[in-house]
Amino acid sequence: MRYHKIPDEAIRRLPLYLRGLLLLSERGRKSVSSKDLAEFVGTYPWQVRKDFSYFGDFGTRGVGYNIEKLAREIKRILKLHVRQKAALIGVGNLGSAVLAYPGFGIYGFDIAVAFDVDLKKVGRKIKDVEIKDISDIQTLKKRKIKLGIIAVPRQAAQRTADELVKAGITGILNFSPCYITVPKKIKVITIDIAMDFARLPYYMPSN
Amino acid sequence: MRYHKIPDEAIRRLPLYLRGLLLLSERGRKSVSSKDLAEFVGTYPWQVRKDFSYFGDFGTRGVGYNIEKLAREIKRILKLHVRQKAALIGVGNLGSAVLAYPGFGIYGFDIAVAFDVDLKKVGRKIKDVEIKDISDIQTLKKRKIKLGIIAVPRQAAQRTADELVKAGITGILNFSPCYITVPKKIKVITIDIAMDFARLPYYMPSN
DNA sequence: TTTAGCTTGTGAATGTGAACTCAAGCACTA
DNA sequence: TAGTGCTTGAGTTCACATTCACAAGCTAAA
Repeated sequence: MRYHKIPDEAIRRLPLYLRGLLLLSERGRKSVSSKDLAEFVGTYPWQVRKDFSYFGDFGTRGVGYNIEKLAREIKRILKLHVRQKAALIGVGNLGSAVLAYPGFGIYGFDIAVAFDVDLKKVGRKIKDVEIKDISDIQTLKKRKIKLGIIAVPRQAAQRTADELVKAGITGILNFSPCYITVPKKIKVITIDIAMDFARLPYYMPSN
Repeated sequence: MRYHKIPDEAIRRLPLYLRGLLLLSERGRKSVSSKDLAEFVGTYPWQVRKDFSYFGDFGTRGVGYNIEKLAREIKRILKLHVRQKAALIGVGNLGSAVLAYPGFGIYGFDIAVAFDVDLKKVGRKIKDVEIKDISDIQTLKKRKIKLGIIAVPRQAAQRTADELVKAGITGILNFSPCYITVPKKIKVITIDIAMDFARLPYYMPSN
C-alpha cells in the first residue's frame, strides 16, 4: 500500500467510476484515458488519476486504462468481486422499486430475500425474490446474509434496524427518512430521496 | 450576511436539520439545544452551531433554539418557504415510489404533474397527480414549473434532460444511473439508489 | 442584585481533500 | 535508434471543512 490513508471521498467515487466503466464496456470500448472517463462521469482527470493512484498503478502511460482490468480492480477494492447477498425489509412502493432496480445487480448484489409485515404480500414473488413474513427475519443469521436494505415507514425504521443487527447484519442501506442508531461496528448509509432535492432551490436563480 | 462564503457542506446539511426539527416538532417539542439536535440527526453540537452561525443568530444562549422559528429560517434560506412546484418524468417503479413518498411534501414540494411515454398510464392519476403524455412536456414552460424529477430508464435520461431544459426547468433531480450534461446554469443532483450501497462492503468486516 | 449553571456564537487551529504541475514512461514513426 | 506526442503517477500547493476552546449572554433562584 503506497499511501497510508485513503480518503473516504475516493471510496465514495469508486462506484461512480465502476458504473462508468461498465457502461463504456457495454458500448464496446476497451480502454479509456483519465480525461475521457472523467468527462463521462462528471469529474476531472486529475481526480480520477489521484483516486486510482491510492490503490496501485492501473494505467499505462501514453495509453490510458484497460477498462476490463480497471473494473475488476475496483470491484476487488470494494469487495464486490464476490457476489454479495442482501435482504430487503419492506416491500412497499420504495421497496418494490428497489427490487426492480437493475443497479443493484450490476454492482454484484443479489437481493436474496425480502420481508414484509403485510400478510397479503407474504408468499408472493417479485422479480424472483420471495417475500417472507417479517417474523422470519432472524433466518438471515443462518443464511449468512450480511447486508440489509430498510424500506419501511419511518416509525418502524429503528425497530427494523435493531432486528437486523440482532440477525447478524453488518451493513445497512436505510431508505427511511430518519437517523438510526446502531452499534459502532455496523455501517449505515441513509438515503432520503427527497432530502437532496431540498437543496436544489437554493442553487437556482430566483426568477 | 456575516460570513463572506457559505460552505456547500453546510447547505447540504440544512435539509437534514430541517427534517429533524419537523420530527421533533411533531413530537411536541418546542425548543432544542445544539447538543440534542446533533444527537437526533447524527452529527455534533459544534457542527450544528457553526452551520447555523453562517446565516444568523437563531438561538438563545443558555436556552437553545426555538424549533418552529429555526425551521422557518431554514426553509427561508433554502427557498422552501414558498411551495415549490415540480414535475416528474417517468412513472415506472421508481417514479411511482417518488409520487407516494411523503418526504417531498414535508420539504414543501408539490409534484404538480407527471409524464410518461406509456399510453396505458397516460390519463390515470396517482395520489392526485395526473399522468400526461410525454409530448406535453413543453407545457411546463407555461405553467412556470422550474423543477424536474427524472425517473426514466437510463437510455432516455439525457434526452429527457434536454427536453426539460428546453421547457425552462432550472433544477433537476436525476434518478437515472448516469451522468447527464446540461447548461452550466442548470443545477443537477443525481441519485443512484444502488451506488451508495456499493461502498458498504468496503467498510464491513470481511468475515 | 448576585451567583450558578447552561448554551450559544465565533475566531483560531487543525485536518482533509482538490487542484496543479511536471517528471517518467509508453507507442508510434521515420 | 532517436524523436514526437500523449498519458499516467505522485509530490506540492492551495482551498475548504471540521474541530476546538472560550467569551458572551441567557435563565432561574436566592
